[in-house]
Amino acid sequence: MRPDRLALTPDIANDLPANQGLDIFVRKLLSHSALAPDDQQALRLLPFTPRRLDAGDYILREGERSEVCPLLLSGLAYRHKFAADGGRQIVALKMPGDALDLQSLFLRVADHNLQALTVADIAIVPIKALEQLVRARGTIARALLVDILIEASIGREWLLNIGRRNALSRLAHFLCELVYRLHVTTVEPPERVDVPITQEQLADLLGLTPVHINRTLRSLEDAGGIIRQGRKLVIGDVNVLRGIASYSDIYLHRGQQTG
Amino acid sequence: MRPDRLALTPDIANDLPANQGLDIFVRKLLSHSALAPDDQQALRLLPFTPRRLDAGDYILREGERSEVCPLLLSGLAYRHKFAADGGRQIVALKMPGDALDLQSLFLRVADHNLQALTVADIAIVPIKALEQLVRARGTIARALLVDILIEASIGREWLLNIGRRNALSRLAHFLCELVYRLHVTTVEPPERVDVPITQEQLADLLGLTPVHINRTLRSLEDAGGIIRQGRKLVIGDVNVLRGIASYSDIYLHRGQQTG
DNA sequence: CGTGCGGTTGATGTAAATCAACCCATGTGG
DNA sequence: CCACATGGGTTGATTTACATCAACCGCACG
Repeated sequence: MRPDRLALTPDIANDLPANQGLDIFVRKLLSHSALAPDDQQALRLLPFTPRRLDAGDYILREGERSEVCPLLLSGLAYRHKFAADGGRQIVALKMPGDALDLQSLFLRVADHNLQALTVADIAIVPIKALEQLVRARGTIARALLVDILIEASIGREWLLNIGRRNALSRLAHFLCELVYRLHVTTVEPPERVDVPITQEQLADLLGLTPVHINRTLRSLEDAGGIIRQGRKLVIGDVNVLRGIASYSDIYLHRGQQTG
Repeated sequence: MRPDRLALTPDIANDLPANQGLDIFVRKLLSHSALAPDDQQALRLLPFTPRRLDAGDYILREGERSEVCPLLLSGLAYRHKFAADGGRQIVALKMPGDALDLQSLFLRVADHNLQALTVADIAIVPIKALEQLVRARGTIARALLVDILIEASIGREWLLNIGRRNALSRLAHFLCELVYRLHVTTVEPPERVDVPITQEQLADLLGLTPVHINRTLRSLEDAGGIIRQGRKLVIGDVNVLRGIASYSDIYLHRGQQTG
């Protein structure tokens, strides 16, 4: 029995990545925005409630209204929508350090579902505290806006990916994005990133069917882009993937600063 | 020979919709945000340079950096990206009243191309003036942010549309969205909206081929959803389209106000 | 009066979906 | 500790939606 709705009741005694607290969130923002040390510190000092989610736990449901602002500290989460025939499309994948729901601050109801993909740790930040910080510090407001804009840019790239690339390069493109985005907050070697995503989820992510994902994964493995052992899926050679997808990461807007 | 880059040089003597000036922009914002009369007035008094664009004129190119903020007063414009194999995907369609490029204020380079789809009138607002207004009036800042968030929401719906719906309902869904979005700023009867988009553009919009669009249009016509006379394409019966697409417009976030 | 763009049509090809088993690892309860 | 249920994953046969190729048409326009 787990909460259908996030509340601010604290989970006492979580020896989670809550140790490093919101540091990963700050690192994520730094990947695209410059923040003065005191801005960083202010962010790190935000009050929050840590919470551990199981894979599949809902964080927010379409049509609902959210009262809190969850940040993803570890694990993966995703946004998805359903078509009338039951078909599902994953419309965004969130990684450690990502803010999960900045939009509910400004829109009345959610237009999509938000769900944990793996076991995940989130930090639930009270809206008040965040609003206060944003009002007080323009640089932080700007960094959060840039975050929103970059998520939109990623969405556009996904449209191109799903609308115009075949299964093989589509999959390769997604895996490249995964590596590049994870690289921001993770110190892992660029290779040996493992992909804790089922084939069905990959299908819903890329607008394909699980069976076709299965066969396409085999092709990618034959090409040397990935390695599979049992159910584990690991990035083999990013360069191979980059080649297949003609991948370029400009749409991730790393190290911005309009200035 | 037309400008490859927008500048602030005024086009004198344009008896454009520049008469009503930025009113349509205000109306668009009012469709999702409440604005006090003085906020509205402040927006209407923004300085701007009107400019008429021909169909196909570029407003911004991928990789470029924009110095101005264009608003669409009449006509249609769209964002698009190219895949490595030359395939093109239209990732957003902008309608009268829409701000065309709020993101360049905060991101260094454009991640997509922005082009006029039809003859179009735009108002080029100096960034300074807009920034000043945003700083002075929180409600306006909020309204613009909501605008950005809604565009992102539309993008997610497009992902669902392209990823999970077949050609017929995909096309119907798009046409529904067109009608609903135009209804905001246009007083036209909900029916008899005409769609000044070529079949090739529809194909790039929906991730299909022109020939398949052609055949799918015929099906839609047979179903009574649209009417075609020569090259004209007109909405016939929105309810038919709604049925085919199982259309719901919640993702457009009309009449928000978190409150 | 040609020229070209957008649209239309038919024949054919193919990437991906669908259907239907079956496999295997893991976990669970008797 | 075995029996069984379950959730991925794998595989092959078949179908289908959409792409591709290649004409041709007709209006608009310079």
